[in-house]
Amino acid sequence: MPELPEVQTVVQTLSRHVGGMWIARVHCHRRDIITPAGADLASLLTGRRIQLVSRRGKRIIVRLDTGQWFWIHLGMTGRLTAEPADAPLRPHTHLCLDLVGGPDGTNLDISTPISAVACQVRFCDPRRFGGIFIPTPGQTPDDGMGPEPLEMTADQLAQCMSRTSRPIKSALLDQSIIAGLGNIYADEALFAARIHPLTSACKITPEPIARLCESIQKILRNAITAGGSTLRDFLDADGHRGRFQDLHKVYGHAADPCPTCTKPIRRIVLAGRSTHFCPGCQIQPRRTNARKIRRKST
DNA sequence: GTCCATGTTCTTTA
DNA sequence: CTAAAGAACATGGA
Repeated sequence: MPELPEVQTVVQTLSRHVGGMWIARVHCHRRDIITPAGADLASLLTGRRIQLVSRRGKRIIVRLDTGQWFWIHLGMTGRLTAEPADAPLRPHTHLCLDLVGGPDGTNLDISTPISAVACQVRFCDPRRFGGIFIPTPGQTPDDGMGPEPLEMTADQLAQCMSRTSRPIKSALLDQSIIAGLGNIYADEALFAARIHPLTSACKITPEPIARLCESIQKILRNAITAGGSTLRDFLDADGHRGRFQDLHKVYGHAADPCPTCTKPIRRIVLAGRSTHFCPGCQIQPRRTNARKIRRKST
């Protein structure tokens, strides 16, 4: 569900509700969504003020007034919403935070009346691939993360890609190489840049790399403007669906005519994921596998 | 019943 | 060592 544009949309919509608010109470309905297992999230959060909600790759970073921070990952079906505390709970809601406003930290214990609760932040995730992550000492939000696609230069992208011979699609999905792309936007960006998904990442020349850099950034920006893509589950913090799914050119369009050349869009499986491309616009790289077939001695 | 799903991580295989 | 393929996680929709 969530790639960079969806996560960014959640961060933007959530920030309006929670920036500067105090966490009065923590309701955790499932302990196993928290990593490391057994961490005491309630005592970490209760009575603390939310200073900033931001994004790194697909992670939602929350900073508290104490300097402590943690992150939320939405996995495939995770939702982070801001709702009235008396709104009905969706099934699979695993965590709720009661937030109170105001310039001071009054009423920050269990005696806070429900009427003082400005809103509840809720984490709902049916498949539970997402979760709440508390960093280990010394860990930073950048650990294990490649560059931010919206801030990288074409040279940086070339550098990232020069270090692996894997298919470009596979490299784009690797968060330690570049942070934020997922299956939808990797396919859309490769189509826009006219690069075949099986092309070896280190064999792409500077010109197509520059095209890819521009395509990635243009698509991500447009998707953020459209509030992300809602295929099934995604909602922003206000419960609104995204609109970018209507602008997908190849993702989910197997067998449809290519919007550019009318050849049917193909779907293959690469790195275990559905991969969509136009065989007319995205030319297949020359086969690099050995011609000789080696026979094992028997 | 089958297949598929916006993600990540671990294991197996080559 | 590299990396590709497969499985696992858990739930629901078509």
